[in-house]
Amino acid sequence: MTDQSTQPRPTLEAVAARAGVSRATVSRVVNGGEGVREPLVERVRRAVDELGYVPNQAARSLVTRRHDAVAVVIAEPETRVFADPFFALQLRGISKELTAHDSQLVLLLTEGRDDHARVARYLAGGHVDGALVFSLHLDDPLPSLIHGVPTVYGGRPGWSDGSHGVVYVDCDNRGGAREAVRHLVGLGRTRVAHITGALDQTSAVDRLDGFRDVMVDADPRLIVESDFTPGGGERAMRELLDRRPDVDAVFAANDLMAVGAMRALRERGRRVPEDVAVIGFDDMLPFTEQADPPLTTVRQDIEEMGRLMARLLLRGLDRSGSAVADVPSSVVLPTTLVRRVSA
Amino acid sequence: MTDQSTQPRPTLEAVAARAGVSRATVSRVVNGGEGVREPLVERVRRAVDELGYVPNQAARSLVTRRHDAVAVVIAEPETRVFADPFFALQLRGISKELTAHDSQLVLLLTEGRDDHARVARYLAGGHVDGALVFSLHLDDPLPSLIHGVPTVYGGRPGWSDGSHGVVYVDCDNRGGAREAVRHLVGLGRTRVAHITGALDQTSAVDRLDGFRDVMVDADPRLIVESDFTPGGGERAMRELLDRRPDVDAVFAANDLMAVGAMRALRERGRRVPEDVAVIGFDDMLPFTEQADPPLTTVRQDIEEMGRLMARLLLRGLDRSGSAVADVPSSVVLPTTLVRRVSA
DNA sequence: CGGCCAAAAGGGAGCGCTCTCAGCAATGAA
DNA sequence: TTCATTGCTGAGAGCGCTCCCTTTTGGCCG
Repeated sequence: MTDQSTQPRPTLEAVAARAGVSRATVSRVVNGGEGVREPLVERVRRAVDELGYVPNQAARSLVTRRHDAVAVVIAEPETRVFADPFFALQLRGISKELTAHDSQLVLLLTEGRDDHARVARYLAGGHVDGALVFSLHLDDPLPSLIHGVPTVYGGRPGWSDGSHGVVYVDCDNRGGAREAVRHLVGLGRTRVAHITGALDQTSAVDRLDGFRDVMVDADPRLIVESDFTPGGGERAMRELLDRRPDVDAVFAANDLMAVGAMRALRERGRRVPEDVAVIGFDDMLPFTEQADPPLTTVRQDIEEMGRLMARLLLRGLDRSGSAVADVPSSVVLPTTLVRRVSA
Repeated sequence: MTDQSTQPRPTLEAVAARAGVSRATVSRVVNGGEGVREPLVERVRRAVDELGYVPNQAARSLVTRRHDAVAVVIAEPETRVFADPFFALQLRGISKELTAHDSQLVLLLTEGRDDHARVARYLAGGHVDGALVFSLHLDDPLPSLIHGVPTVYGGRPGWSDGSHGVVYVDCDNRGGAREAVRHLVGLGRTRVAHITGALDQTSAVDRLDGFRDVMVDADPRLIVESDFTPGGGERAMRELLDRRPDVDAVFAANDLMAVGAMRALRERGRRVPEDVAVIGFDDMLPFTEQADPPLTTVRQDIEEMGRLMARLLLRGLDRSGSAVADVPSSVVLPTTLVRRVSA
């Protein structure tokens, strides 16, 4: 275990002694140096460097009641998180933003229901300044367990009835879906199908709604419920081909399913996009670009969503801001259609 | 921002008052209840529940100098982390193990060199009990910056000269590679090529060594250096086909490259496995299973590696254990060949 | 050159907890 | 009955820091 050496780390006191000033002055310098005269600032800085002083966060938190830490809760039953770079990208955005604000990222992964209580207890314990919560399913009990902690959700929670003080960041799932389907229609396709995501998530529901907005009286057989996985997309496509062999376009609720659908199409001897146009959602690079054929899809800026979530949370946390300005509200990011080969 | 309500949380003091005992007794009960008589334990427990008491971790850390938190450092230049479920799986294993030990996971993602100093400072700051560090490249400056924090590395660090007190968890890259290549040879293939990973990582070097162990005097043109990405694998395969059109088998240093290679092969009209057998490494589900054709590969249990890293670190941290037994040492996990269709 | 005032520096309390040690009751031995 | 012993429980001292409040300093005006 590389290095256990624990020579006692220097305290504020030690720095103060070395610089020949009081603890309070060192504290002021360490926290920005406001209202301390230049020569002293200089002396203190030198002492800090020489001693390699690093503030003890525990002691600081004890009195300030801030932690400079934010919890990221990923409540996802099993697999998806790991087949899907989605969260990794969000994490990256979050991490960048938190780093810029000197906050730490405490990652809470849950496995099954029991874990929810654990997470709730942790959040309630006031160990973090706020929470970013992901991937709630409609019936997820977690939100009701979260109290007393400022929270921003990733994706519109199912129970968010309009506003009600819930803050979330989402992309324009419905609008993006509409654009995708309109694109297919614009291509001259008339038998446009939809492979839905798991309908216990609002993103899947919203994308389905977007599909219906355009295909107002679509044959119900052209809509197949699936689950956001490649395998699910493949199965759904087969079923679609059985139900309506004349299908000439498919909008899949995410890229993974679109890729699965293309596999099923190839298997059945249909060409993409000549026989059946396929369009996905997310623009999950590099999979979309390297799919065969490269996938036309609806892009959402996932990393930006993560960054925004963190920014919103931190803004809400920032007590110094003017009272009115810093009540954050939800944000819905735009999507863009990325045309490649598949549609 | 869902819920800002901050009624002051109850302290030990409050619980003590309610239970009619001293602070010390409550503390004892909260920390396991050793040496406290049953009726008192009961009374304290009730008071804790009634008040919804949760210990203040900051106050506790201040005196115990433990944090019940471990940093996970992922130092990866840009893309790979996000195209590759590798880290997600490791994180999951780590998370499980830490949760079981009531430790928190503080995630530190670095972006470029400047970040290293930040991470080093954070670790040196003694905010966590230990660190799990990933994905070091041979020339990575991070290890030299880490001092005073027990650390376990994910994957053998390049500079770990035998032992030297460095603890890491890795899989048997060399042995796995040997097995893969032997399998190809056993299939009767004689022009076996290798697409390497990024050779600034020990995993890539070890896999190359394993290849050479078996193909002792391979034509150097049958070895192409690449970078672990699908695009890299594709380019490498094309080059291989140009250099040695008679190549009849390829061992790619990971699955992503194997998939890229298969794409290049298809593009050039070679059938897999009939004309060219392909084998990967990692067994990155579901990509390997759903590749076309399903990919034969060398499996390593990534989640288990994560779990093991955490376990090793925690064991080293555990002061209560007997002095001798708990000096952890590195672990190399076995790999297994998974036969599917591509070889 | 003294006095006044604002700004800068210091003193000290206390955040909530753990842990050592003292106190004290109950028990058994002398 | 008395005294040592054991085993709980309580009192109190800090852990390292921030922040309020007091004291000191230094600039400037009269």
